[in-house]
Amino acid sequence: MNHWLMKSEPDVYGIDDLEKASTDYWDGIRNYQARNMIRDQMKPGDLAFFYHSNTKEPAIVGIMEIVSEGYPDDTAFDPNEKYYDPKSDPANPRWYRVDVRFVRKLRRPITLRELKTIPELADMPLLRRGNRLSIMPVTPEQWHRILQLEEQAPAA
DNA sequence: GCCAACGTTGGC
DNA sequence: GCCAACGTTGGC
Repeated sequence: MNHWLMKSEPDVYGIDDLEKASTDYWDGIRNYQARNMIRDQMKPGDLAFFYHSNTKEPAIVGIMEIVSEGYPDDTAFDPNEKYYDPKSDPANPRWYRVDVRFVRKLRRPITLRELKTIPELADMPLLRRGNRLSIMPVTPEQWHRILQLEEQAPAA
């Protein structure tokens, strides 16, 4: 089983939206590296952290489960969609999405600020300068370390 | 709102 | 295939 971290802007789609929906599409991925992970590596049963980006206090806020294989993101074919891409051909789709299911919120948000203070997490792409991947793999060690943080009072 | 970093586009 | 211009991401 693989672990992931997936970013979303809470103003657009936050953990509360997923909780309400229970299961939803994770669509709008328009980056090749992220696309490849969705299409080739994500499997039902994988777990992912839900990360709030581009907000006052960026943080990991919850856990979700991947519940589908990657499959073509048909929002790319619809001119009325925000993420319409005229170059994605339905016969040879360029973009993919997965379905995700709400598992739970974390007891407390684990902020980016706090993550930066943990030496074992320094290798996470999330914490590396200039990295803008919206979906990234998380090692089992990193996953468990972050869940340990959840049990502790915030360090900072 | 600013701006660094980085991906994409398109002229040549 | 190079690379400048442009657009986007996302922390601050």
